[in-house]
This record gives sequence, structure tokens and C-alpha cells, in this order.
Amino acid sequence: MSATDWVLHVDLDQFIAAVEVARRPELRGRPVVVGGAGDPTRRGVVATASYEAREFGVHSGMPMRTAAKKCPECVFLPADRAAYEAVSERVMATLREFPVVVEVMGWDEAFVGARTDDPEALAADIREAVLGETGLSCSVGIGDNKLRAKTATGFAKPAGVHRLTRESWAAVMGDRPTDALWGIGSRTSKKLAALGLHTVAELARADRAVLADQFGPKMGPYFWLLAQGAGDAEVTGTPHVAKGRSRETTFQQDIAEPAELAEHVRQLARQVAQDVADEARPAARVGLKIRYAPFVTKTRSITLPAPSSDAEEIERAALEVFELLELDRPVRLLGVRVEFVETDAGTVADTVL
DNA sequence: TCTGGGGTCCTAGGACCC
DNA sequence: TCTGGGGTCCTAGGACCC
Repeated sequence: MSATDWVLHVDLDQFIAAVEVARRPELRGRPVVVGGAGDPTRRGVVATASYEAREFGVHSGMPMRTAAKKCPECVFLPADRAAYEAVSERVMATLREFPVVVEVMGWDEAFVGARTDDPEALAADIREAVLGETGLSCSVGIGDNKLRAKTATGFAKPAGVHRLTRESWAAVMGDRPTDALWGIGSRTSKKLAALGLHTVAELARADRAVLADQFGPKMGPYFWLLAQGAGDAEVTGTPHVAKGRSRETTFQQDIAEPAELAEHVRQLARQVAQDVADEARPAARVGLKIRYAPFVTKTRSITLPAPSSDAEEIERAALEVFELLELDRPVRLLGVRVEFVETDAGTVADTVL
């Protein structure tokens, strides 16, 4: 029998907290919360909570202040991006030592495409190699496409391996709520419930025309496919090409003063301009994001007369967009974003040579 | 639960053109 | 002129994910 193509989804267990514990062994076994400035009295949310902290009801996305109320004895640490990036690089390098294709999905996860008769053995080898090289534990989902591999990881955690395929999908996922699907969140789940579609099995049996009518020509049929467990099985090692770059800041105190806000726009624009320079690709559009005190968020953007990498022009454009914003309420966040000139994958590959 | 920062993709309306 | 149909670009916003 010939070997089969498999998709493995490798996901580090409580990655950020694990990195912090690895360099501070005295924290092992303690509830650790990493996020923002590491100060629960300041604005910020939890990036990762260790399993011990999760016992107290702390989870990622939760305001640090709330986490401190739920778990006063938790250890709060600031997020250290550079450290996580460095460890992530080592994890990905470890994966690339296998005869597989690695598609990086974030600091702490990657799809691995492999041709093998024994994906469980490969998963075990990967877990062992990552642990040996970095001291970190990971879980591995095995599937016949990306969706099923990614979903399988949820059943593998922590520190395990789980296989989910066309054969087992309906039995495992059928009775679960629609937001258990990767790509369906709380909003879509509510809209589906209003149509009488509560479970994955119900969505899988739904009328695609009705879904297209409710959610649009692409999203409707896409949700239906998700419920079947169907999806892309191609893992690509081609490096990711960013569509844009952005920088944003939530202020510790809301700001109402326009001159002060304009100064923040300048600073953010200069940071983004530096990112553009590093990327060596001109910006085509410049946009601003503003979040007012009651958490209402607006965006405004313009297309540059011609694509540009010039820092002064990007700053000028950001200030031009800033003039379009209403400053009638205190502001809690400002962000500047640029979008690069569109480059189709073929062109990028050609440009390298 | 007074809610970060950095992304991606899709939708929809209006402008404008043929 | 009461009026089609299609295509593309621009812009704002929604939803989701890590």
C-alpha cells in the first residue's frame, strides 16, 4: 500500500506562558498570566494564561484587570514579543528538519504536509523533537485537510495527538454548536441560530441557496462546506507576503485634545513608514483607525496619488485622513495602516529571481 | 468583562466608464 | 431621454483568527 498525504496541525501548549516559565523555572506550577504591560491596573488584555491560571477562570482576551480580580495570586508578566518570536523560530526550524512542508500560521502553530503511512508516529516524533529542542510541549492534530487537522488539535490538547478525517467528522462534530467550526464565531453562530441552525449537523443539511442569500455568495456556501468538514488540503511552504502593515495604540487615559492626537498620528505614521521601508515595497493606501471612549470604532482611508515608500508622504497622508475624523468625543485608540501595492504570488516569485 | 495589537477576507454601495 | 447591463475602482465596515 502506498503512503498517503496527511495534514498535521502542530500547536504549542499555552505557548507564551510556557516560554516565560521556561526562563523562570520558579514559576512552574504557578498560575501565570501574560499580557499588555504586565500590570493589571493598566489597560490591556490577557495574551495567554497558564493552565493553572485557567483554573481560576482566566482566559486570553480577558481584561488584565478582570484577571487580577479572578486570581489575585496569579503572577502577571508583560508580553515580550522578541522572546516569543525567537522561540517560535526555533520551533519552526525544528519542524523543517523533517521531510515535510511547513506552513507557519502564527507564533505557536503551523500546518505540516507529509506523505506517510503512519501519521501518529510522525506526530509523536515531532512532539519529541520540539520538546527536545525547545523544552516546550505541543499538541498535534491529524487530518485529511487543514480544517480537520486544525479541529483535531482541539481534541489533542494538552500534550496529545488526535486524528479527525472524513470518516469520523460527522460523528465527532455533528452535535456540536456551529461556533465550534474554525471560521464561525459568535456573530455568525447567532445568525445561524436565528435560521434554526444550531448544530454542525443542522448546518451541514441546510439549503445552500438560503445560506448564500443570508451570508453572501461566498460566505454562505463556505459555511456549508465547513459543516461538512471540507476544505483546503494543500500545505504550502511559500513564505507569506503581507498585504499591509499597521500600528495602533490604546491610550492609558482617553485623549480629547486634537493637537495631542495629531502628534500620536505622526508617531504611528513614522513607525509604519519604517515598516514600509523594511518591507521594500511601496504603500498604495494609507488608513486611520479611531476608537472613541464608548468603544465605537471608525476607519477612514485614502489611496495615494501614486504608490510611495516616502516617510514624509505617508505621514502627510495619515494627517490628511486624520482631518476627516470627527473629534467630538474622547479617543481611546488611534491606529495607522498602510496597504501595499497588490502583487500576485507569481510576480513576487519572479521578482526574487 | 470597560474590552490589546496585528492581521485576513468578504460585502456592499457609489462613482465612473463603455 | 425616465433609461440596460456589465465591469472596475474606491471606500467603510463586518467578522474572524492568532
